Amino acid sequence: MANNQRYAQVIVDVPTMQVNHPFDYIIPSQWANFVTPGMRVQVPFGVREVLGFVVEVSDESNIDRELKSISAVLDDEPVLTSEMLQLGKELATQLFTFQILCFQTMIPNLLKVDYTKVFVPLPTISWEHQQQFFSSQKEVSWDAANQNQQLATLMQLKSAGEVAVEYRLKDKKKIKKAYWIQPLLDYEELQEVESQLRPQATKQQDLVAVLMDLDGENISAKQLKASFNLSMQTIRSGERKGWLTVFEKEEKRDPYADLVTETVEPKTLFPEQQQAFNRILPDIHTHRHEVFLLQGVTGSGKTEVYLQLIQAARDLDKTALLLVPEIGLTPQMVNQLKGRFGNDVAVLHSQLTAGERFDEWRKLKHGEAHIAVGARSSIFAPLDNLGIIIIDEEHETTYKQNNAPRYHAREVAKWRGNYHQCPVVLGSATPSLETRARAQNGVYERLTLTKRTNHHELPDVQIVDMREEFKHKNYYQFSRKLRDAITETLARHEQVALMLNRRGYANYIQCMDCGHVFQCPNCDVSLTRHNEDKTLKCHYCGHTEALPQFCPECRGHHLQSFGTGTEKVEQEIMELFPEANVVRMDNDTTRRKGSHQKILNKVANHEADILLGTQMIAKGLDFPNITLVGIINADTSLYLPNFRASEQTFQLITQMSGRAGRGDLPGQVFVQTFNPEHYALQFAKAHDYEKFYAYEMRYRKLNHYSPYVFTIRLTVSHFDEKTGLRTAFKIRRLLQEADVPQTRILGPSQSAIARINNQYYFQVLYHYRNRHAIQPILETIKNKAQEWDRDHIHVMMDVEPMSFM
DNA sequence: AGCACGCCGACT
DNA sequence: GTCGGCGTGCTC
Repeated sequence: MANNQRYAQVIVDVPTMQVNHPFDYIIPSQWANFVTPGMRVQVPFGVREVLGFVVEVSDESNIDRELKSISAVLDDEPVLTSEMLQLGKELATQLFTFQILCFQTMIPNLLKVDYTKVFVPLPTISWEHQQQFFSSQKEVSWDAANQNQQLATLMQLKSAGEVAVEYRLKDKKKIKKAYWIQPLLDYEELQEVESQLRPQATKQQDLVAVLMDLDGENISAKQLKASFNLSMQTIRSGERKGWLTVFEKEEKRDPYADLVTETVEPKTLFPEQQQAFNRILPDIHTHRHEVFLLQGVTGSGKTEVYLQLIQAARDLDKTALLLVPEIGLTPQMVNQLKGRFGNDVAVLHSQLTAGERFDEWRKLKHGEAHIAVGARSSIFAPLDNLGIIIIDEEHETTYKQNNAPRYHAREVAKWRGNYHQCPVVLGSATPSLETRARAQNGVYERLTLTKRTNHHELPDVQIVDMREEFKHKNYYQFSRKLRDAITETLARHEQVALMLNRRGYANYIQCMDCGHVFQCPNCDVSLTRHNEDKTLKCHYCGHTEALPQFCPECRGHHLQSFGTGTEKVEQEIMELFPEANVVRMDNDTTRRKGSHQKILNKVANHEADILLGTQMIAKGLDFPNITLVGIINADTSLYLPNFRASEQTFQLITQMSGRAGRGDLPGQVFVQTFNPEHYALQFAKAHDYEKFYAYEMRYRKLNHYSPYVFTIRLTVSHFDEKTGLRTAFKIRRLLQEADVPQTRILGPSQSAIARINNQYYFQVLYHYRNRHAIQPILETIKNKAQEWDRDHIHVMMDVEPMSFM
């Protein structure tokens, strides 16, 4: 073999255990010096063609067989850096998933490919068949053949050797192009042209006038059309007459082009902020990786610290990465960043279109922007030379992805911080117990902000015992105290935010004659009543049916609704406070793009007096005129089947309380509950995170939960209940036989919702202390799972799960 | 994941 | 005798 032959090691786009390793390919000589690690390539794999990521190139191959060649190179530059290649490999191991899934997660969706199959004629094809299938086209797509009932015939022709199947993959990547105009004539020439135009040719006169104005500068056709009311036709005719040329120019979509921000100068830091800043700053200068917990009460000015740290990194020409829970909900954060750093900021979040996301990503990749801000997946932002990574609201569960690869952005942040040797800042008013405990042990350094920058007290939190309301025959969702408070607040022309953790109108409906409860046919849950569109909906699989008029079992007409959702509370508000304007914000009212902003604008402009919503309203809202916050039912999050239920309830109440009294007006908070004595509520009332932390840690220690032990959740699902359970027991036995010291096996147990979409779910929890000790047995199980998969038995492995549903 | 290869039941 | 069912194993 020629000794100048180059080889590529490629991870192929086939998410399965057996091929979760690099495959060797010959790099055709014309690309030998061009193909580099991180590029996407098309490679033959078996009989088909698939996408692959080059992870390495070399001068030799250890494969003892004839190698195939790369069929196409899809990129002119790597889409993944060597950092990402390394990270992807490690993540796959740690999370028990496939490298290809990790790589796919790191790049924008537009860089994924579509697969198609086509039939093409071979020279041997008969004249009749050529006419029948290929007279008007060079090829027939598989899908079209399938729809036209031609598939069987074409497959026969394939075996007869008359046609072949070709595998194609199509890049979804689309670079947006725009038309631009370049004037060709100078001022005198234009004057000449103008004098010879017919008086009726008004559009052309306009065009010439604009060209004179431009003084030789280029202008985009879009601007020309918009500002001077000229059509493309006029422009084209100008081109024909030789006044100008039209050319295409690559354009990056800018989703925030219309955003008007005032330039905001850095604020003077308060002593506590300055102290925290001073502690972190040297690490940026000296390339030191350290993790900081910035624990600051709501309103203590964490954001200003972030902004100045980012500035410090930029001053050293380093880049910065800021993660926020869900950016669509925190326009304030984007405004502040754009206000301070302008176009140096790229924003990445789920509400952007695929094209917009791709372009924001490219700005970072090409160094046109150096600051990335975004939700979870932005932790993979293509930034080099990172100077600082900040995770705001680090306790948020949205940082954990709940489908494969089930990574936690906080852990990825630490990995990248170590890679770049830069500080990582975890900010929160209510840190996760894991983070707070690590700060206790000295693994992280804890910095505290105890004072609010507006010097106001934290709002007064009252806990209302709803059992008393029941005793006094008050069957409304509003306690008398909360009702009075709302009345008074509205009278003062201030605003109210109410949170209820369940959408829809009623939780379930039951026939009062025979007791029948309307349930989802696919899942083991009751259907939720939605009055708005007069339906019953399953919130798990999406099943929808019309609101029934009578009971299907006994034909009875006495159907009663139980439980409360946002729709019902909205109705009660209209009944109790008829003069108030209500806006509702939940999954049902925010589904359309931009509807978030619309609702929030209504609140900001005081077109709404009461904002009612699910927990999505707890995050990041900053409306100075909201002085009253009500949590309608704090219990819904308290008794979830999750050992973090108390922690999450405490965080939610604290966060929601923080929405009250952001401005100069004092705030008050009402928490309605049937468990007024619960410690999570009591500590939230007292605004005492530290006491809650100490108390909760004792509970976790006693019950052997995180952060004292680590957890892996193994979930088995199958359409047959018995098979699912049997497999779950097999997993238990495998874990038992491995007999790793300092581990504990819980289950199998039925998942909180036993059946979703006709699949039965069982889970085994594996608690452990030593990560390396458990790796082999879990690898074994992963391989077994591959075999079980053939029988449609699915096994999910979730490292440090946040949800147990 | 796909796809081919290969070994057993009901049909021209 | 063959067509086609889907169990098994492989893909550089």
